[in-house]
Amino acid sequence: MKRIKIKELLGMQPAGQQVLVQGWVRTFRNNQFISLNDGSTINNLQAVVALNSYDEATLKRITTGACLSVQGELIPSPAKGQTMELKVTALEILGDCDAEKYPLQPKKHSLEFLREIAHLRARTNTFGAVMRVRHAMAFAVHQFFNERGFFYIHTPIITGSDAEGAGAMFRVTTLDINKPPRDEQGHINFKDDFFGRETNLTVSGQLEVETYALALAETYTFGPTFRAENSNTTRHLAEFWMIEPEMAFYDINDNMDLAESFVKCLCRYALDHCAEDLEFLHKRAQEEEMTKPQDQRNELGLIDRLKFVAENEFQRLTYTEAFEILKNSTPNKKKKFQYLIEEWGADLQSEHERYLVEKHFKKPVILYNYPAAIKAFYMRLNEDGKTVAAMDVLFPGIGEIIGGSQREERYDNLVKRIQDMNLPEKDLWWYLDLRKFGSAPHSGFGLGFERLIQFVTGMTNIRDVIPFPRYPGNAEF
RNA sequence: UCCUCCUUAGCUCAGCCGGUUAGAGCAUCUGACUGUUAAUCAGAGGGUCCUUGGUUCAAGUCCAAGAGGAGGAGCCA
Repeated sequence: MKRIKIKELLGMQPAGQQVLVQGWVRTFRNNQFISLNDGSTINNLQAVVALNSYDEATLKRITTGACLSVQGELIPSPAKGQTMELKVTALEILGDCDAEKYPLQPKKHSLEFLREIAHLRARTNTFGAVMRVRHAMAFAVHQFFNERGFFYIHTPIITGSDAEGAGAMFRVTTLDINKPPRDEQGHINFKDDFFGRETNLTVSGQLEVETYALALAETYTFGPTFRAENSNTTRHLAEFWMIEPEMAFYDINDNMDLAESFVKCLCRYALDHCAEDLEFLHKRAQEEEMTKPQDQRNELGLIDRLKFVAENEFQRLTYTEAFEILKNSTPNKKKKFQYLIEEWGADLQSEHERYLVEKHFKKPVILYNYPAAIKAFYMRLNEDGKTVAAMDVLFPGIGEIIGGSQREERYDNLVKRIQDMNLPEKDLWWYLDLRKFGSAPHSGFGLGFERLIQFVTGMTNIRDVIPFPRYPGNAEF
């Protein structure tokens, strides 16, 4: 008999049909009622074993976490709590689960504890829901770009370029770290290394995907990214996934339009395709909120926040306009900001971004035209000579979710920026070639996939939206 | 990396001014019950009080260092 998924089964009319389901026991009540979950949905199936139809020894093996294969009749449930149930006619225990040793109990666990057993936390309602949503979002990303004629470019994970300036990198080497080959000066000789040069894990696929944007026009990359920064926050990982579209013939405004419709589509997709999981996560977040003081609670629940983003225009303003608002804001005048706003040109701190998003506008904000001095070398210099066509999308709760810009397509300008910022010009020869041969105005942005998942699921710690989080001091599993 | 807080049973936590044998709920085990919904009821077992050192007649409790965790900041996505 062919196995049927519980998600599919729960959509059927129970009429005594024979079905086979396989999954893991969540609870076993009264020696009769098995609550079974197979991962296809947050909902469990109640499988009922008739009294005295199995010997004591078998019933004792039906414990929380055990894996079962059950066959039986799908019938309407005579009791409240579920519309249908499975009247078991055949039961096989595929995998025992010693209740005395199994760390997951039929009760609420802290996320910190579950992080220590990341190999088992997938079996909880919360992580099941989060990872199903994560899958749906990954799928929606590809669908969004595919529908708009974008090409998915697989940029390299091992890179010989260390010029992105996006952060500290992880070295990739096959040299013996205890006795690496050295030259006359005593420096490590990377000519003897696997690639014949220094290599690292990528911190961004942007520079590489730009080369394809200047050939296929609309492109994107979506893959793992690595930062060796010693960041210990709820918003940073050493290994994370990033979505980076890059488009020829897009200026900064086209770029902002794309970014806004992109995140709106993703929120809409989650609402349309993950309703049950979102409902669970919404309730979960609400319970968590109740433990916080009133003034720190969200005004909107999870689902309303997603609807709000999907349905409302983002607020767009320049750095200079934001600077004026912040300078004249109450917290700045009353010196409540830890970093006071005084001089034009200073980078905005997260307290400032939060004020704009959560207090002043109360909606997602896109800031653009930042001072050149605080932004990356590849961002396009504006006519004023002091700002660049950069843009950041700021979200409530998680801060910067998207960072992007129109790229500098003018060869001379780009070389000057590289020199001013003391970057290794010769390593960027291929990047400069793009401006030498058939350059084109183009733009792009990067979206941290886990930060998106945080927003969509309402999970507050980024370590709980990726199966096996990597962060300083932690690479178990 | 910096600041603040935390570390006691499998989990979540209490433990007062330093003073007998270390406390609860849940989980587990045993028994009862049997249409239950994180079942219920009765009972039982379960402790390197994070580690090391110090103060003291006496340390889970005070002090120092270290390890681990959380939140915030910086860096950023």
